[in-house]
Amino acid sequence: MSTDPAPAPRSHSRTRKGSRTKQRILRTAADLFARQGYHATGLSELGDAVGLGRGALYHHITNKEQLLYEISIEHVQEMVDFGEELLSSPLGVEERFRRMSRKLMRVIADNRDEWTVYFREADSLSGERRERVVELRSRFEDLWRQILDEGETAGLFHHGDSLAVKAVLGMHNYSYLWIDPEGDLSPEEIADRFCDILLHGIMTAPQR
Amino acid sequence: MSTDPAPAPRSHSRTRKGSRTKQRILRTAADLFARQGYHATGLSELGDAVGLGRGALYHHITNKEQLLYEISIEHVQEMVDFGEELLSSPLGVEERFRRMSRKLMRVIADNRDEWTVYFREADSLSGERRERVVELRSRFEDLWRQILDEGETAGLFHHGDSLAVKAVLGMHNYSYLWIDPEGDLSPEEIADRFCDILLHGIMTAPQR
DNA sequence: TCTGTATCGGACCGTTAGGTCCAATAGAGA
DNA sequence: TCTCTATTGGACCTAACGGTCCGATACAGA
Repeated sequence: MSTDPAPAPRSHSRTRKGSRTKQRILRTAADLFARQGYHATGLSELGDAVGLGRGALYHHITNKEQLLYEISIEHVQEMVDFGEELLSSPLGVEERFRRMSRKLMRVIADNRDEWTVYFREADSLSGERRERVVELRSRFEDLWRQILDEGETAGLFHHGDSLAVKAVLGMHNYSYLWIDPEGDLSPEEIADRFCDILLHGIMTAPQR
Repeated sequence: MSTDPAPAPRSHSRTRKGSRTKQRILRTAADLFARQGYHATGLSELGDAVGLGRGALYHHITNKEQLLYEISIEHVQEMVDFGEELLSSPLGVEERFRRMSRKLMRVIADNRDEWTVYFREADSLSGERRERVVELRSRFEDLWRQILDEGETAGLFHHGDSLAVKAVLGMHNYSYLWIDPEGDLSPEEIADRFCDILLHGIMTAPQR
């Protein structure tokens, strides 16, 4: 839905959208934007990094802001798609909660640059592009809210309100700053421990 | 420690550092940087907003990056100072934990612009200024780590490790994006509910 | 009233930004 | 070999940037 769905054995020609060059540009831009910031990265610099002159670069992209937009939404869209499918499944509340968490940590860990750009720079977008990102963000938040709601309705959770959603989101989202794909724990293991904390707390002797 | 300690009944002259004008510049810059981003905000724009020409502006500030630096560290420094004092107090672990949380939510709620700038733009700093911010950030993280460590040593917490620290930090830090000083809940009430979640979890029937 | 300092506005400087244009090239199909 | 299209590099455009300079002004102390 979001971008080129992927396979479609492309011919040697690069006329179709989603060419190798375009992908290289997107990845390189994500890297530069994440490391230096969107505004601090020039298009000449991007061209150099990708091995293209400015004219050639513009043959593949429409403009700088569109680049930011595409980088920003890609994996949030992926999460929203995942979440909507998850919510239409017959799984129980806790299982939904845990699967959402695992998926999110995995996608963040695998695409740190893109998430960094999304979290830090997406507000630089304007007009319709900005609106779309904002809408996607709130759809994603709503998915979590629905899960927590379900849990509260089922008498399984207390704290099924907005504040709990913010807690969950904060805990997960912040991970783009520290998660290490090569670390001791896999993203899924980290998610499991986060879910343990969120569901049961860190105290050994709950007094309620 | 960080900036002008405050009172010192200043004369009508503005020769002393920390003048009203300088403060106005800092607040206005925080607002603009938070709304538009550091790189996207020009010094002419800042001058206009504060009612000063560019020459006059530079009579009060040293340069743009120093402005970003001062905005970024102010309240993190405040938190570190608070935390160090807290840790030298005779309070119990849970009370330390809760007081730290309350203070953090309060300081974030009262200075949203500055925290936004700190979280989103501090990486634009370079050289020594960047190092100082990074150091401050890790000192703050260490404060939380010490509290959780204590709790684990005392047998009060499980999850007393780095991952728990990240969970706590993420939950709190993310609030700069949504906290509303005029909202129904005070920052302290929000902190209390966050602590409840972190300590006891959101599940009604903990099965452990 | 005179003097010296703090404060100010804005012209100015060199640099770089995003974006356009176009002539040159490469390479596949006929 | 010729042709046509996709791709390329880089000169070029206008606008804006951070920062400096300096003459004008405001004003306190004497």
